[in-house]
Amino acid sequence: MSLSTSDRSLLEPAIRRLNALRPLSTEARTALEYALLEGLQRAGSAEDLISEGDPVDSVRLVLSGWLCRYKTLEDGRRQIVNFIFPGESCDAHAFLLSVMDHSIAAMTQVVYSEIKRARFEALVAGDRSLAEAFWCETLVNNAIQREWAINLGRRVALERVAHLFCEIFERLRPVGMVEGNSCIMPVTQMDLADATGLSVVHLNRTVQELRSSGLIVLRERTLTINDLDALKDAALFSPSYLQLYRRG
Amino acid sequence: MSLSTSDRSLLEPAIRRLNALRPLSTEARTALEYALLEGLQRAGSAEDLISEGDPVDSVRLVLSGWLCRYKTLEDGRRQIVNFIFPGESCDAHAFLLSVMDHSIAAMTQVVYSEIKRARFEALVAGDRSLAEAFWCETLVNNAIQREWAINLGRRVALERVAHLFCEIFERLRPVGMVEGNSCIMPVTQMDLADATGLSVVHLNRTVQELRSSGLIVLRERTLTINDLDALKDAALFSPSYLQLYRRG
DNA sequence: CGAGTTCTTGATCCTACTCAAGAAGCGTGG
DNA sequence: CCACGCTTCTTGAGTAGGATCAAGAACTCG
Repeated sequence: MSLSTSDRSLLEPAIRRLNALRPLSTEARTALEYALLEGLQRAGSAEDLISEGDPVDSVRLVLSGWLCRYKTLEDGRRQIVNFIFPGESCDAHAFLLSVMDHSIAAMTQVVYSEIKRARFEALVAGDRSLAEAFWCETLVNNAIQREWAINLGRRVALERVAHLFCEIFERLRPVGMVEGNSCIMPVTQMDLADATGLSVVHLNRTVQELRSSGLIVLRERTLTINDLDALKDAALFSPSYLQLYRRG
Repeated sequence: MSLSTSDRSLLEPAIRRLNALRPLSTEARTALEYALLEGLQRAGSAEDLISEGDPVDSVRLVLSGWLCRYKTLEDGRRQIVNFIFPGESCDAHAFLLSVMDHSIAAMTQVVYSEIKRARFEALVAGDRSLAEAFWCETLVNNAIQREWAINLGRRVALERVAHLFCEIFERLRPVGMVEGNSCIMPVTQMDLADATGLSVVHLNRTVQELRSSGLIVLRERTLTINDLDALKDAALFSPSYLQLYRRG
C-alpha cells in the first residue's frame, strides 16, 4: 500500500504544520499518514463535531476547513474561544480528561481524520518526535488562549478586531491558505462578534471603521489586508506567541 | 537518604494534586519528591520568576504561595491571564517552545522547586503516570484559560468578579487552602481588576456590590463566601471545567 | 420569487471608564 | 510610639465606549 498523489495533497498541510512544530522522523510521518487516511471524516458547515459534556475517546486532526471552539452561558450568551485551522488537532490527549469543557463547531465544510485513543497512544508512544509535536501543539494553543485573554480583557473594540484579523492571517499563512494579502474569511459577523466579545452591531461598526481607514477590505467572504504592518500597529499585535518561527 | 516529616508536609499539596490528576506510581512519586527537594527555591512577593521573552529550560513546581501569569501591552495595560496555586507547575514542557509568551509573578512569598530540563525529561520518560499527570495539568490549564475567555468576553462585571472568586475558592480547596467558607485573598484590588479586565474603580464598586448583597466578606486579605451556591448562581459558575472530580 | 439570514444604519441607554481627591492602611525610621 | 510617605481603598462627578432596540437593505438559497 502506498499513498496516492491526492492523498498526499490532502494530508500535506497537516503534516507540514506538525513538522514545523517538531521535525518528524520519516517512520512517524508515514505511520501518521496511514492512520489519518483510515480515519477520514467529513462535517458540514455549522455542524457540531463534539459538544460540551461529551466524553472524548479519540483525537481529531483537521485536514481542511475552519472550525471554532465555543462555550455558552445558560442564557445563550456565546463566546468563541478559539478557531481551529487545518493541521491543528481538536483534542490531542483530551481523553485524559473525562469530558469536553467546550464545544467544537465546523464553520465551513470540513475534512478531518479521527484517530481512536488506542491508536493515537500507540503512535505517540512509538515515536518521540510525534509525541513532542502534539505536545507543542497544545502549548501553542495555550499561548493563543492567553493572548485571547488580553485581547478580550484589555483591548478596545478596534484593536480587538484588528488583532483577530492579524492572528487569523498569520495562522493561515503557514498552511498555505493566504494568497498575496488575502485570505478567506468564511464566517459571519455574528461569529466575529462572538470571538471578540462584542455585539453584532458594534462589531459591524468596527469593521466599517477598519474599512474606511483603508486598512482592510472584507467582502465576499474574503479578507484583504492592505497594509499588514499598519494593521498590526493598530492591533498592538506581536506574533511571537504563535511560535511560528521556532526553527528560524 | 529518606524524607523528613517537614519535607513531606512541604511537598504534600503538590504531590496530592498531581496524584489527583493521575494516580502516581510509588516509584514515580519518590523520584519526583527527591527531584523537588533538590531544586527548592524561594521568591519574594511581587518578584517576577520569569518574563515574557525569556528562554525556558526548566520546569517549576509551586509548593506554597500564589503566583499569576500576566501579559502587558506596550502602553502599560496589563492582563492577568491566570493564577498559579500550590501543586501547579509554571511551565511543564514549556521548554519545547523557544521563549515565554507571558510573565509569571509571585503575589506572595513563594516556595517552589526548579527541575532542569534534562532531569524533568528523564523523570517523565521513566514513568508514564507522571507524564500523564503533567499532561493533564496542561489540559486543565487550557480549560481554565478558555473559561477566562468567556468570563472576559461575555460576563458583566458582577458575574465576572463573582466567577473569579468561585474559581479561586474551588481551586484552593483541593490543596487545603480553604478553611470553612474562607480562603486567603492576598492580592490587591488592582490585581483583581487586571484579572477581570475591569478598571480598579469599577472593580472596587463591584466588590462592594457583592459585599452589600451579603454574598461575600472581603477584608484583611481574606475572602469569606457566605453562600457559595448563591455566589455561583450570580456568577453563572459551573465547575466542570476545573476537572476536580475526574476520579469520582 | 419568497423566506430567512446577514449586514447596515439610526436612536437611545447604560455599563464601565476616566479623572480627581480624600480616607484608610501599612511600613519605615526617628 | 509617633510621624511620614507610599500604597491601597473608597467615593463623587462627568464621559464614552459599546449594548440594546428597531427597522430597512442586501444577500442567499431553495
